[in-house]
Amino acid sequence: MSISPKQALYGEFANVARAIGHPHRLEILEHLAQGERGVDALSERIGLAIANTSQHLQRLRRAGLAVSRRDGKFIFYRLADDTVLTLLSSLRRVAERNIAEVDRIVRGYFAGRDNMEAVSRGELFERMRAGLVTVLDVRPADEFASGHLPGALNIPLNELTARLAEFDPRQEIVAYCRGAYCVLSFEAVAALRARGFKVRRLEDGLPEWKAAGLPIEVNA
Amino acid sequence: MSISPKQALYGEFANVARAIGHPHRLEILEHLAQGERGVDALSERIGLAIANTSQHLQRLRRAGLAVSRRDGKFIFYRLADDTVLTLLSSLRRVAERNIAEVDRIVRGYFAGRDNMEAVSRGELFERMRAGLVTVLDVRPADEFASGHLPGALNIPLNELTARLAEFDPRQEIVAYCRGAYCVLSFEAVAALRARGFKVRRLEDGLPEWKAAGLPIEVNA
DNA sequence: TATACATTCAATTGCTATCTTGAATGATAT
DNA sequence: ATATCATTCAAGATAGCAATTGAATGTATA
Repeated sequence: MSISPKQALYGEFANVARAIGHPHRLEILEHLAQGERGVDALSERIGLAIANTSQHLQRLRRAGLAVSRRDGKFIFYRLADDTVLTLLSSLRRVAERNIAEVDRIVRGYFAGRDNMEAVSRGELFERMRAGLVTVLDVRPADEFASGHLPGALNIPLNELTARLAEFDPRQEIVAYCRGAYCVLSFEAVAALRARGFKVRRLEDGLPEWKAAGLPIEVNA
Repeated sequence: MSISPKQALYGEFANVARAIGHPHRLEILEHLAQGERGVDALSERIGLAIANTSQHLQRLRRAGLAVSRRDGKFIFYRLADDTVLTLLSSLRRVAERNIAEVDRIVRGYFAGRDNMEAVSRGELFERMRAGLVTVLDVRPADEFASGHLPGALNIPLNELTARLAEFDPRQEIVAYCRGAYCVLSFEAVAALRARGFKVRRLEDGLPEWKAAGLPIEVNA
């Protein structure tokens, strides 16, 4: 006697849920949301052993969250489609609204979040068109090269204090990086604020911008 | 040395994901999406031991997906808020689009799905207002009583063949139950089709109808 | 106060996931 | 062909999860 269709379906759904139910895999997904990535690049950036990274990636693939492509010796992974991004943002929203611990972490580590009011995508887009803001991308150069907001200035976080001269001090800066909880943009805002710049954070990151159908610039 | 805020946050997110990463908990959530339910009622309807059900419910509560309320001897659980429903539907959509197995199950068990083209909420609402359809709720009577589509006729699946006389044979029937994969409505459609009725399924169930802001009737 | 009842807790058992290590595959380059 | 490199596979140790059982909690009723 076989299991019911409902049980079989819920088994599959649960499988997908467990695939996103691991901190490392969530971090991998955040990187994949930026664009295609190789196993080696992911493992290095996240700080996992290569075999371990490979296993996580395969699990994501089996769960239908990622797909892979071979190019010579390298294997590149990317998100299966945009529904994955939607799923991740739903997950984030549920956790933000219903888990006190999340709020505590955000308030504790990203001190004074009230002062860090984020800019929405729509508002930023308008202000960009009007030439009112400097858009700052604080991700590493290679991630910037594979896609970024039009006209954005790329200064990776570790070079920030050495390159302050590149900013027009009269213009507001909007910083962004990989996503809503990418630490880089929080730290960039704090560092620039401390030096007197008027700066805010984009509410989320490049993947959401892209998913919203807003324009992207590659390799400029 | 403490863990990074990003790791802490992803740990919390992963926790929420694992909470929906179990078939029984998904089924519990489907029931909770209908409205508030007691532990005993849930355990009986799903077919789990009471202690086991209680533990699953507590896990859902710790993950911020459900909240509980005491009323005398009884403890009632319900979904924490509407974002939980959104999360579940994102999960479903990802699985539907990216996992071949899901498609196989749906096609295999709910044979001839092509003939079972579903009606959207919007279309059904229009046809209801115009008086063109009989809306059939095939859930058990108690679930019907705690909320259902306006003017719906409640015939639980096991009584269906005995109560065919209640249908106007000239009017189209639209059947619904708990959600997109609630087996009851699939079987109702099949049974009624076999008897010559013109009948379709609502694309999803009561929770989605409610979440879309469409009107609900209680205890009519 | 004593009893009944709904739910939760605690402890046990078996299972599944994770990470590590070292070997195996599959492709390119010498 | 052989060597080299990126990735995957396989096996083993550890830890966390899930279901079961029986006891404990807390509330209502007699």
